[in-house]
Amino acid sequence: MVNNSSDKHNHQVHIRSALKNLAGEDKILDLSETFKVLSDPTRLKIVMALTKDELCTFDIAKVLRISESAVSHQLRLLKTLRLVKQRKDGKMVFYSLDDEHIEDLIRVASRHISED
Amino acid sequence: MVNNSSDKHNHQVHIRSALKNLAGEDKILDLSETFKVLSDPTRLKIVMALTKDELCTFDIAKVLRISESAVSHQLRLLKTLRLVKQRKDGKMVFYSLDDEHIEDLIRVASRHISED
DNA sequence: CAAACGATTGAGCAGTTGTTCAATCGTTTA
DNA sequence: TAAACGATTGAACAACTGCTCAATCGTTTG
Repeated sequence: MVNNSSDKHNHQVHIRSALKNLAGEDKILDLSETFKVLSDPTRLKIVMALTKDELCTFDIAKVLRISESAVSHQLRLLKTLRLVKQRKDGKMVFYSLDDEHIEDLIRVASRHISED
Repeated sequence: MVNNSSDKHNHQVHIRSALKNLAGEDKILDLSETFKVLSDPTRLKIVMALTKDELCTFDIAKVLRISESAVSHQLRLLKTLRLVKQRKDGKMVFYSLDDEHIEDLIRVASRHISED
């Protein structure tokens, strides 16, 4: 006889219930992608360096003390995901934040790690 | 003669200014680590599945439709980073969220992606 | 125009990540 | 006590990531 008495754990009940808290696959992927952009220290530094003012690729590289090439690669990704936008002026390209929500995320996460 | 006239871009000024917006290396690493935990779809699903109630490893595996082994591996990481805590009952181990800040992060990120 | 400067690109490489698979452990139950 | 069940572990593997390096592009300036 199958054991389905109420004082024992019934897998099916909990599985069905938990499924409701799970967002759709697409939303999950969008969410995780958002977190992933900020999960790399270099990209996080770039974003934080841009919080007050725009900067050109050259200056970002100097601030982070890494190569312009590395910066450029990451900026391309940040641009693709619409975290930053660019403005060209002569031979320089200035980058600035494209989304104020990102600063919110950093603020919430900061609160999180400081209260651990 | 060095060109430092004010209408031209002066790298040094911007570099020094931007450096102030950059948090310390340790804080940057803590922040990015926080984002990294949530950057994997599987881990994000586990966390979301646990928002309402605790679940055992077996049930999480069924909900996510992946192996118990894969779930167990990720749970170990989530436990190490103090996102979940565990409670043992017989042969089962129940996991639940250990930190309400994480739900805040997911909420903020959700708002972000829906307003894109 | 040539050199300097700032930015970008693609290939390649090393390090990391998430999964599977098989073995094992602890607890319960027939 | 043996079988079933749920959970964990470590090795191995494939996929992915972020960087370096070298080449190149566009713009400015001597």
